[in-house]
Amino acid sequence: MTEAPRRRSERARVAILDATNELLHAHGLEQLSIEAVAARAGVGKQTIYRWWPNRAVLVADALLERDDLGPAAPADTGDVFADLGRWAGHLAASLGSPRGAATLRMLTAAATDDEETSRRLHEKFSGPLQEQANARLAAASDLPATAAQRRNAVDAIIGFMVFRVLAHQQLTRRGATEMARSVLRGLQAG
Amino acid sequence: MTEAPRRRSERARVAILDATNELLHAHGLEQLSIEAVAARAGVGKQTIYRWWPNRAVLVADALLERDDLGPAAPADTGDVFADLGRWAGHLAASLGSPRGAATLRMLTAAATDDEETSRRLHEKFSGPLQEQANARLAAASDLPATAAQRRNAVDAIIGFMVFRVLAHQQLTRRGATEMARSVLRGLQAG
Amino acid sequence: MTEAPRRRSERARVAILDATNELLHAHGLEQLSIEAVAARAGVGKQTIYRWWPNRAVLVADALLERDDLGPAAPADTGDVFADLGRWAGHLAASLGSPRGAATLRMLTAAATDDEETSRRLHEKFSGPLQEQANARLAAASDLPATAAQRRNAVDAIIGFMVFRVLAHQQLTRRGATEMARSVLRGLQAG
Amino acid sequence: MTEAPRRRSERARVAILDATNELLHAHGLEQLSIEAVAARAGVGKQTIYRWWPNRAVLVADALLERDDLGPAAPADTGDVFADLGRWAGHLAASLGSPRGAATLRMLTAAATDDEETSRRLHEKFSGPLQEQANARLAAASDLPATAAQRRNAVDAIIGFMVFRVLAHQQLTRRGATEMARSVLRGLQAG
DNA sequence: GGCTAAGCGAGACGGTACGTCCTGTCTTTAC
DNA sequence: GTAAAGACAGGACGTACCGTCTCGCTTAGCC
Repeated sequence: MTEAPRRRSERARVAILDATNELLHAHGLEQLSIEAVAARAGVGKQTIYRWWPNRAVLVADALLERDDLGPAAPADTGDVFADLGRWAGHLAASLGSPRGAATLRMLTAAATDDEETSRRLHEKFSGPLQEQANARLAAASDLPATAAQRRNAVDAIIGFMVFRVLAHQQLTRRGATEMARSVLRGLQAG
Repeated sequence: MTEAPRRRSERARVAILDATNELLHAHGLEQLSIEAVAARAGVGKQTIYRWWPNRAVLVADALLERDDLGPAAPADTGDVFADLGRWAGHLAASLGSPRGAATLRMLTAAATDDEETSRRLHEKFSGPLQEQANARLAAASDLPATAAQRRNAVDAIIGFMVFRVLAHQQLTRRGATEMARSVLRGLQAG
Repeated sequence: MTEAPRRRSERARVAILDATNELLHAHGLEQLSIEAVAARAGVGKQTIYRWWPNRAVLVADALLERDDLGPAAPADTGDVFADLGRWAGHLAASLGSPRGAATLRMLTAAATDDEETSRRLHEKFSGPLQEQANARLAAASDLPATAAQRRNAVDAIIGFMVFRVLAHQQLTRRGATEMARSVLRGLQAG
Repeated sequence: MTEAPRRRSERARVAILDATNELLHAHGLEQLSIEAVAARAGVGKQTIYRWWPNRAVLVADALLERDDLGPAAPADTGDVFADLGRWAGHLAASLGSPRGAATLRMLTAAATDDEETSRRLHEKFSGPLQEQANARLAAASDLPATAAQRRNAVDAIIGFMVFRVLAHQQLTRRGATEMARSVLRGLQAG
């Protein structure tokens, strides 16, 4: 089968994403111009526009390329409180770091004006988080909650951290762990 | 209270904020230009620059001017579960409406790149919400939690809603009410 | 005989020159892009760049390919006034037609910035005209002018027509004929 | 109702025309970019686009601003041969100089693609030349030619020089003078 | 009759310039 | 005496082409 020969340059792709990441963390989202990315990447502007439809998508691609934002899936030691508590702690450590917080804020802003970016952000970041936590929760036989209740609990845990970061408020590993356990206790008590 | 500028034209001020709100909801944050605001408000650009330092602050001012985003403070009927459940439901109704969601998203984006706007957003929006819920919680003698635990619970409730809105996911009055009650149960069980 | 390029595609060569001519007369010299020529000719850009060094040369080639710009050499009936008058009339008819005028203007513009094109234009267009007229003039025993005087007369006749065309002014067969005869009378009277 | 205040900056206007002239004579018409003009003039691009609709008009404006291309009107000493011969000599000296020739070639090219520029070029350059010569000719009682014949003669004289310049051929003051006298003799002999 | 290298179509690449839009400042005019 | 109108220097936008560079495919021309 003759696939249409697209021959995209991998060198250019990587240089563009790297340059975007660097400029983003150096000067912020608002200051990021396509021209500056092209110049730093040693690439023509058209090469960027050929493969990314707009700034928001490029930003999301660049930030999500480095997939260190989310933690690994929670373990299943049999103790769902411990497992999700630890998982929340890891997530808080990641999102609470200066770089993680900056990344989250920029992703949020980039998603505001572009539906496609929003979808992508959810698919690559918040979606997996929800699924990870949800799966662990569903596997806990001692927490007989409905699917809707589990989703609520997961979103409260994640939302707590996202809100703290967006509001420039303190987010510690310990705080997140305690928060998660407390929410699970609420689920158990329901 | 700072002294009001002596000769500032109230007519111009209102026209500018109105025009900003209209354009914001018509075309989105990214498309908003000072020139368009000036044109629609029938005002010189300089008049905008004279009173607002940048676009983000103007946007925050315009969106927060209409203070229907947050609900009234929770009542104190003696039943903290009912009171905060109802309060969360009101908040969800506000944030979950198309206009409320759009406002929240634009405020979040505007706050990303501007420290001053971020501060202002917290002072006028998230701060009061936190204080309202916290105060009601502190008054509940049957929920003997620490201050940190109360703050966590409040932020989980608010964060849940903010996250749902930013992720373009469903946020219902009923879901928020249930969520709030569940979090409080967790607090109680702690 | 110069060595012909061994495997040059005649099909492509003709398609390119045809496409160039069509685009030139449809949209003008300024609008002509190599990419458009390649697209219309159904040819890769490289095929154009392989055989023509730049746009000006391609334009000259395409316009001069159709060698209907200049008339046949003047006859020699013994009456130099009649012969060159008729010749000038033919030339005026050719240059004065909408297509001929457009061609002359575009050739002139193309030659402005490129020395090679200018040389080529003279070699293929103005040079032969000068030679034709000069030869007929030199053969006229009743016009005993110097070579320099003959060249001046010829250039006045040709220049008259070129100037009229470039200045978007009327150029008729009859006017050109009369003009030529008048110039020759001046030569005779000298 | 407020009258539209236009307040064009003379400083910018002059800087732009100067920069255009310098770049034109330094690098040629084809190489002239609006960006380079703006940069050299210390002006924003928009300031150029605000007042000139396209490159051709700007070029014509800049080149014609310096009105040293054409000579003064021919004197009337009573001897039309001497007067127009001298006038043609002056014109040849002007057009035959390297700078004059370059100017004429660039003006011609600029006028090719833009009707407005062509009109303007005629109005400021070739038109006045035609009128000057025509007026002197009409005043010569010993040359009883028709208006059409006079126009033909004038255009032959001017066309001769324009053609020589565009064809990169020699144009001397003496040659032009002789040519003009010869054409006038033809008129006289008609 | 098969091999092989040039020419070919296609189109991505690093770039330059386009013409437009907007920024934030400054000046002029009118109420 | 403030504010509208809007020109200004500047910078980024997203587009159009430039001329160069592969990529496979086709085809001519010599073994």
